[in-house]
Amino acid sequence: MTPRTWTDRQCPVARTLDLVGDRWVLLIIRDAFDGLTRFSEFQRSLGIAKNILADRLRLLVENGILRRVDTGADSRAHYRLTPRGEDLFTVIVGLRQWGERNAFEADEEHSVLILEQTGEPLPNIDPVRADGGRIVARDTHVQKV
Amino acid sequence: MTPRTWTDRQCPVARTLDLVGDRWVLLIIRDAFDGLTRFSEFQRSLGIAKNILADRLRLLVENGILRRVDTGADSRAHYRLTPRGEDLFTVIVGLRQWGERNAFEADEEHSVLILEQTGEPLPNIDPVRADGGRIVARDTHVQKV
DNA sequence: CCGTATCCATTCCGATACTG
DNA sequence: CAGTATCGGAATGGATACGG
Repeated sequence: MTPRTWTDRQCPVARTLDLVGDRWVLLIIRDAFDGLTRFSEFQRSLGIAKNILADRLRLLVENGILRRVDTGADSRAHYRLTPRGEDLFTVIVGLRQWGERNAFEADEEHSVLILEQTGEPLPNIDPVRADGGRIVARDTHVQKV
Repeated sequence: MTPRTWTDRQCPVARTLDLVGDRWVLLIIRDAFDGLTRFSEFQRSLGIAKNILADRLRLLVENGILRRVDTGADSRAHYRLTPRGEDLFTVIVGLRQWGERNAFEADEEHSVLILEQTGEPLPNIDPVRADGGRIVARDTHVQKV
C-alpha cells in the first residue's frame, strides 16, 4: 500500500513519496491530468485490478489530491484533481520530460504535450541548476517554512 | 523489484516510472544529489537492507543513472550520478517543493535547498501551466522525437 | 567495508465472485 | 457502472550469515 511512515520525517522528498510514491498513484494522476475522471476510465487506461484502483482512489481522496464529485442520481462519481493535486503538475511533467529525453531511442515515437493556445510543445522545465549552481546538502540547512 | 515492463510503452511518464518509479530508487537519487557516494553512506542514510540497496544500485548503474567509480586498491567504490542521472534534478526538486508546499503543517520545520552562490533558497519550479495554459490529452498528439 | 546468498514473513496484486 | 470481499500466488523486503 502507498502510505507508510518513514523515519525521515524532515525530508520533503520522503514526505511526498509517502503520499504519491507509488506507480499506480502516479499513473492515476497522469491520467487525471489527461482529463480522465471515471472509475472505468482509469481502469481501462491502466489495466489495473478494480480493488487496487478503488484503494488508490480512496487514498488519493483521503490525502486531498483527488476529490470525489457525486453526480446526483447517477451512482457514477467523478474524480477530479484538487488544487493540491494540480500542484503535482510539475512532478508529472518532470517525469514525462525526463522520459522523453532519456527513455526513448532516437527513432522511437512518443506522445508530447501541446499547449492549447499556441499549439507549441511544452518547453522543458529547467531549474536553476542548469547554470552550474550547486545545491548544499539538505541536512545542513533546516529552516522554518 | 523496480523494473517491470508496462503495457503503456508509448507514454514517457510510464517509461520513466519503469526506471525510477520506486521509493528506494528515488531516495537513493535524492541522496546522490546531496553528495553521498558510498554504499555505507546510502545505507546509513536510508536504513535500507544491504541486499536491497545492492540491488537498487545495480539497477541504477545498469540503467545509466549512476556510474560505479572504482578507486584503485580500495574495494570501496563510489556511486556518482551520470548526466542522465543529473537530469533527474527537476524531478527530485519537483517532489521536494511539492512536499514543502503540501506535506507540512505551517509550524513544522523542514529542510530547504540553498543555492551556493547566492545563499538564497531555490525558487519554485513553475511550468507554463501557471498562466492557465491547458494541456491537450497525450494520446491525441503523438510525434516523432 | 562491500557486497552476495539464503531464508522467512509480509505485503501486494490480480482474478473472481458478489452487491447496490 | 462502481465498487466490496475474499483468496492464492507472486514478489518484496528485512535479517542473517557468509565471502572478497
